[in-house]
Amino acid sequence: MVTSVTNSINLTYKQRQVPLHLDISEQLYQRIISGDYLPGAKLPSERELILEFQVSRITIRKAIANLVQQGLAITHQGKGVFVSDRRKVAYNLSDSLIFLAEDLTRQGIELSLQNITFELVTVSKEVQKTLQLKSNNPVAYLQKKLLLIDKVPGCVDITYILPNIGQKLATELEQEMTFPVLERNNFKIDRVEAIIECTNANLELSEYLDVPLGHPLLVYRHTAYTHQNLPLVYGESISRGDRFCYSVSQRRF
Amino acid sequence: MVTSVTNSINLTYKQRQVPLHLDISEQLYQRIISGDYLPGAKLPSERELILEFQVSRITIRKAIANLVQQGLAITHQGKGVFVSDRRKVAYNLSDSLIFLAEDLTRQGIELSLQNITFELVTVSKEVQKTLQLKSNNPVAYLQKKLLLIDKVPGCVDITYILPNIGQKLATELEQEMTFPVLERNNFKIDRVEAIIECTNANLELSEYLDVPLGHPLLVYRHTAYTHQNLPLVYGESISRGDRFCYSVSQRRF
DNA sequence: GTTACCAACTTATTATAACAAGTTGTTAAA
DNA sequence: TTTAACAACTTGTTATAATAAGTTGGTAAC
Repeated sequence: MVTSVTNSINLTYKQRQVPLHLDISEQLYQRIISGDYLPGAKLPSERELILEFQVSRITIRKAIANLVQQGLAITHQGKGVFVSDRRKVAYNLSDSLIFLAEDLTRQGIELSLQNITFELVTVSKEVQKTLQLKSNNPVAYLQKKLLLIDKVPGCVDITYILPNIGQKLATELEQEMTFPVLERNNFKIDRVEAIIECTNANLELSEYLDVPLGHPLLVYRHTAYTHQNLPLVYGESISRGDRFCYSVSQRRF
Repeated sequence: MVTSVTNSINLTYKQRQVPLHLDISEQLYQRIISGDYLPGAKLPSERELILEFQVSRITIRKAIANLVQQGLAITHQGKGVFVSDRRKVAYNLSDSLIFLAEDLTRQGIELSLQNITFELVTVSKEVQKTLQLKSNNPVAYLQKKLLLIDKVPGCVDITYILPNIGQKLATELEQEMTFPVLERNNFKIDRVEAIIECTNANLELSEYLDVPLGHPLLVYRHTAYTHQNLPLVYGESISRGDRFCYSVSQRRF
């Protein structure tokens, strides 16, 4: 099933059946996977790879692009191409999200928060339905915040909060995570329904998270309900897919 | 924060501050998001875009690559570039995975299974520890199967099964999903611990799933335990990130 | 010693050009 | 009528070339 990829630089595309750039990126892939090039190490420069493989610059650049797309390398203009670190931090969904920050601190991870926006907005039909807002006046507080993990942007959080709650807790919400603030102010959450999915960074997200356009992202889209089954908040946590993952536990299977 | 991207084709890179390809891909992005180009619709050909934007082919191709990386378009050699369908199918983790197939059928989705390999193998240190296998004889059944959703490859499942179970249930396991087979044969599962993460397709996965190299994938890496807290199976379900998502529910928050 | 500048590296952008290869409809031969 | 070949489209591969822009270390001026 897997196309055989071997060193066949001195054949034509026709004879090879595999593009040169793929042939080369697979060779570099093996060097990375085998540990020949370790995480953080610098790959040979374009100029050096051109000499090694005897191909044009455009081919080498396509080969490098293949590695970047597989999440194995990152490029830095003026510096070089580096093997990426493939370790990830886990968000634990088995416990309450109230203790997410403490959970990460316990793992030796420094979490800080940067408020981007906090304002009353007219929401989309989608959000209005989810938060069960009056359709003649569909407003809610929209908060966008940036989560810095060890001082590096790692997650953009977009949260819609019921108007009365948002107004009352504005000061606290702008400085802390949503769930601990709600808990402390006696807005008890009974249930969280969520979707976990993949996306790719558009221009806005790529700038907030300081990643290239199209970088893989992990989205946690959730709605939190009270014991009376009323929605309190709806939001999306959009994390760098190369740095984070979710841990879930299913009991009484 | 967001770099302003406007029509500025007739300026130099220096004056523009934004690459031409990004300027163009953002204009096409807006046409897609606004619904001007609907899912499934064909984008103008490279030739037409070259005429419209008055730039070289390499720039148009980079602009299209930007859209593809954002998951908004797919290319077909000989046919054209098409707006992708962004709807997703949800795997429900709130219920038992025993009923996953039935759950999907209820949503009108046809699920079929194609066995790739089923064999006794010596496992890695990682798997040996997870399945608590004897370190002097770390063997288990390794099954790779392809899940077809509406006849299209959507998920590669890699499962390691305890030797005694794998041998006894070989025939059934090769034709059905793992969890229903275990349940029916009285290997009761009490608990599943899992990690959900993002990856990008390497060459092997891209060929199984018929997606381009680096395509975003969603990984569900799980270990299933009995009531006696003994591991039964360990596996990874690797799905197309553009087609699938996970639904989770957290109670007694 | 400190600063400013510059040379030499790095990757990024963009153009032109030629050929390969997949798709589709038309046209000509059987 | 069916089939085969081809023309005209599509995207994919690869080379060469020039300029832009980020990084780093050395060198000369202060």
